[in-house]
Amino acid sequence: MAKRKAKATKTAAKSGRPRSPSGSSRKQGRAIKGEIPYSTIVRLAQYLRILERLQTVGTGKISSNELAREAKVNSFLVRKDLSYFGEFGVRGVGYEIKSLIREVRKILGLNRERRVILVGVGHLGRALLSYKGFAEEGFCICGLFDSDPAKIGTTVRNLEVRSIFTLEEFVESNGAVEIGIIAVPAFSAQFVANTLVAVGVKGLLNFAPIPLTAPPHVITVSVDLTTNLEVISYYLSQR
Amino acid sequence: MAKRKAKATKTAAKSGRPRSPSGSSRKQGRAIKGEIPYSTIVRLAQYLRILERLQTVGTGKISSNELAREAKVNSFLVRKDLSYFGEFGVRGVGYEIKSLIREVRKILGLNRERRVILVGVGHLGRALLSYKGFAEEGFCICGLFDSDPAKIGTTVRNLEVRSIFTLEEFVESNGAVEIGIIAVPAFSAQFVANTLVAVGVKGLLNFAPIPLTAPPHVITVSVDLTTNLEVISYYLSQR
DNA sequence: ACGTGTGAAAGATTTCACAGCG
DNA sequence: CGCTGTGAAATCTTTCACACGT
Repeated sequence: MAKRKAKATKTAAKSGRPRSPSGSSRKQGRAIKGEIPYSTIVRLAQYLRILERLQTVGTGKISSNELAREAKVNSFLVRKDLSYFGEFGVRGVGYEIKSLIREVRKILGLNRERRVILVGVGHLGRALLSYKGFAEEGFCICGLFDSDPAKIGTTVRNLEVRSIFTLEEFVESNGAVEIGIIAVPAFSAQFVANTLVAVGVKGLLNFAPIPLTAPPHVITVSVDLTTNLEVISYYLSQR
Repeated sequence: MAKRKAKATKTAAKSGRPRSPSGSSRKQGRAIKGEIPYSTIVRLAQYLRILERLQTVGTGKISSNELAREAKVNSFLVRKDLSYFGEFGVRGVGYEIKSLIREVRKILGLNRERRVILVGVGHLGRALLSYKGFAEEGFCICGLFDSDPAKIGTTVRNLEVRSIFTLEEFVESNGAVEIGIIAVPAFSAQFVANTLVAVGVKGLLNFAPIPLTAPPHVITVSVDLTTNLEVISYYLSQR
């Protein structure tokens, strides 16, 4: 078949509530009509991680079988996942790791920096702030917000903690923000989500254990830590 | 139809890798042949959270419609999810919140305490340790482990940090542990998983960004934080 | 020969429609 | 009458088999 960038990418998918799976939770989320499955996108991100790890030691090439073994899925699925977006391999040979990394990064929109703000500078928020993986993939946490007067004005990792009520002026003077991470208690999560949406944030990563309501154009992914343990508990008791 | 406890609970499901979705992760995980869907279990845990929140303010009764609205799913799904396990509602009326909570907790195996150990006392590990939700649902973090000599011997939240190499003797003297939380870097996650499995841990909650290999009787749920952001990035670039 | 790419089959989950019962 | 419980249909995802290209 001739080269073709994406086979079916007309109607952008709306929103997801993945489990996490990797637990996250949850996270569920189904593909919208004739769309690329949500789970394909999750796996693509996992393939990318594996490829980046292998890049430093690898031979330069990888087959769908090898990638599948690393990702603990089967090789048909690896090929199917990739084939939604184009033909990246060479028959009889496999995929060139470096170029596959480039392609997957492009698919996932990682070829540019994304400005992120973090709301909720508690234990979890601080842990997320110090998490290396975000910066490595181009996610730049550029603002910290909280509602606790004792925290506002303090500096954490070179970033000033601001009042959530100053969010609008922050965006006006510092430029648009694409993603908001919500690491606040359940009772204030929806308020924070509304505030973020109001200033133009288009993606929410929610760690509060409550399902959020957001307009359909805002992507919402929730990670529910307790839910994941409860799921384990269920399977433990099934024996 | 006559009362019947569980419709299909013969072959216990094996393992899942949910996204979290609730990010986590990821995390996918499909039901095994004729089994109860993994996603049903995740939603059950979410329903439980909602019910517990509503219990304090509610009228005592809830319909599948109301619960569905809170959980952002549709009411058919709520009823189907519950019907896998029994008939808990009253036709024409709805579900009694208190008794539904009791039933769901029983289904999820939350009617007893589960001993949990945490490996990796970095930022994320500490955040998990201080996370309220775990204890509330009966998950008791009873041991901390790390490999950093600077941390071993220190005390965090009344728990001594121990060397991962003393895990076996910890289990021997303190009793069995059912669940292990892995909050270590990717390069040591598989080693930690192996160590945990070797001392009899039956459930793993993995925060390292790498798919783990574990025997089929060990439930593994992964929460991959970066993956969740990358998924958001994908949907952001689809417009 | 070998491994990718993909249409078609199989399998799983969700939605629907309605019977059933308080 | 209203809302649950559920078989059947619709939809979505994964698996498979094999044609194709190098």
